[in-house]
Formats: sequence, structure tokens, C-alpha cells
Amino acid sequence: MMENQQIKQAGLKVTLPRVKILNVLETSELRHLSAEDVYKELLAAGEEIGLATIYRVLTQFEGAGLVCRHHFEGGQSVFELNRGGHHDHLVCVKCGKVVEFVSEIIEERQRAIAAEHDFQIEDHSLIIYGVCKQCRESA
Amino acid sequence: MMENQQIKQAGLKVTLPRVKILNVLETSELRHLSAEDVYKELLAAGEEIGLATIYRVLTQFEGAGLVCRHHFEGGQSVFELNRGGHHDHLVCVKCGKVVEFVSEIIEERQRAIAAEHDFQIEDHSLIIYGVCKQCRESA
DNA sequence: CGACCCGATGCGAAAGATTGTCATTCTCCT
DNA sequence: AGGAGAATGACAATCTTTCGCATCGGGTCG
Repeated sequence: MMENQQIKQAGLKVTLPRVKILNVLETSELRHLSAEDVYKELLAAGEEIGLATIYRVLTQFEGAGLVCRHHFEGGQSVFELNRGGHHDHLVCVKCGKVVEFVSEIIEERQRAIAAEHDFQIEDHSLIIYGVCKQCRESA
Repeated sequence: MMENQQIKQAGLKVTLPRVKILNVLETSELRHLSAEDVYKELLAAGEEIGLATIYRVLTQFEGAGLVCRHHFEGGQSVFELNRGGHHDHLVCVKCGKVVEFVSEIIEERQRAIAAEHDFQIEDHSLIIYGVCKQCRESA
């Protein structure tokens, strides 16, 4: 079991709910899931789990660096498996599709701006909202 | 009354609550206020107003382009008077201080990235979270 | 292998933010 | 001034997320 190692290395006890949640994150079609999404996938798979546990576990995973939390529009947090590289997001406001991208130029400018204002960067979030090609055509 | 004109030009009926709310946005010390903040400022000024109205009016103002809504971390929306120029934010995670900035280089890169992925940009949000100088020194 | 300890889970209740309902009030037009 | 219809206020409802607490499970030690 791959998951067990990852959880252990993150310094967390290996429990059934944690393994199942991590597994959903790894195997789901969606790369970006809300706590509710994870909950529904597990219920659909016939797994017994409490929603509160999902929130707790996802928060722990975030603290351990296993997942990233994003605040897209819509009032709820979405989680994404941390596969190493940092990246930003392009979100379609019609269909919700998410495209990931990286721009070293932007990253570099951000560091420069933070430095100018004497801020020590902890994190940053860049989200571009737009309408994707398919949604424009079907409109 | 400056406010009346702005509200009328936004295509909204000029009502007392709207004028008062716009006035708070224009005169408050803070440039970024949550609905609750606006509510508290009005109560402190002895004004009678319902919180639900604040939410409704702010949402209308947003639709009319009078204010911008931002989703900083912390689970609630903050609103800012739209003074024309778009800008992004640098937020101190310790004290909540907000610094605004603009980078034409970043804007331009964003347009290029959206174009590459065939997205028509509607909006975007760039927030850098960090620790400001004062907070680092007092730590 | 079995007992134990402490953290982890599940459930329901609670908190915080936001929106909906609906009777009453206010704006704007005549 | 009068009236149609939109806007408001009070409160309930919803949604997301967190808390409290009794119970359960994982890992360790004997």
C-alpha cells in the first residue's frame, strides 16, 4: 500500500479513514475536490465515514503538506493532492473546469513585490476566472 | 450628495440604506470591509439597519461594479470600493494588514496564459500571503 | 497473542456566514 | 398627494465547517 507510507512519512498514524481519503484523492477523476465531494465518493463506494472526519483529516493532510487547500469562488474550500510542483489555476466560471499552470515570470515578480513591501512570503494564490472555449461555443 | 449620483448611475434606486452603506465604504478607515464590519460601523453610528440588507446591497453594488468582493482567507468575503484601477493584494497573515499593488508584467502574463488555454478572462485574483515587517519584528 | 493507552472517529449539536421568506415601508412617477 | 412595485427588516433557514464527547482502533509492551 502506497498510501500507508505517505501517511506515515507525514507523521500521522495510519488509520482506515485516512487511507481511504488519501485513496480517493489519488484516484478520483477530479483533481480538485471539496470535503463534500470526498464524502460523496466514499459513500458511493459504500464506505462508512463521518463528514467531520473528512474535514479533520483534510486539514491534517494540509498541515502535513500532503494536500493543498484552495479557495475558489463559491464559498467552499477545495483540496488537491500535492504532487510536488506549485502551480496556479485557471477556472471556468461556466463549467467549473480547472486548468493548472506555472509561470516563473509571475512567481519571480511576486517575490520582488513582496520584498519591496518588506513582506516575508508564506503562500500565494493566483486564480484567473474566465470562460473556456467549449462554454463559449455552446453559449 | 455624491453618493446619490453614484447609486443612480449604477442603475439602482436611491434608498437610505444604500446611501449609508456606500458612505461607510467611502469614509471608513479600512479599505477592505466584511459585511459584518459595515454592519458594526453603522450600528456604532446609531443607524438602524439589518444585516441581511447589507449583504443584499453589497451584492448589488458588486454587480453594478461599485465594489469588488475578495475572498481572503478566513472564510468571509471582504468588500472594497472600486476606485477604478484594478490591483492585487498582499495580506499579512499575522495582523491582517493589506497592501495593494499592481504589476503590469503579471497582468500581461495572465492574459497570455489565458489566451494559450483558450480562456476568455472574466476576472482574476492574486493574493500573496506573508508576514509584514512589524509582525516579524514583534515576534 | 492479549491488554492498554492515547489519539482518532462518529455522531449530533453548535458556530459563523450568507440567503430566503414575507409582511411592512419607502421611492419614484403621475 | 396617491399608488405600483421594489426595497427593507426581522427572523428563519441553509450551508459549510468546527466542537464536544463517548466510543473505537492502532501501535506498543509484556
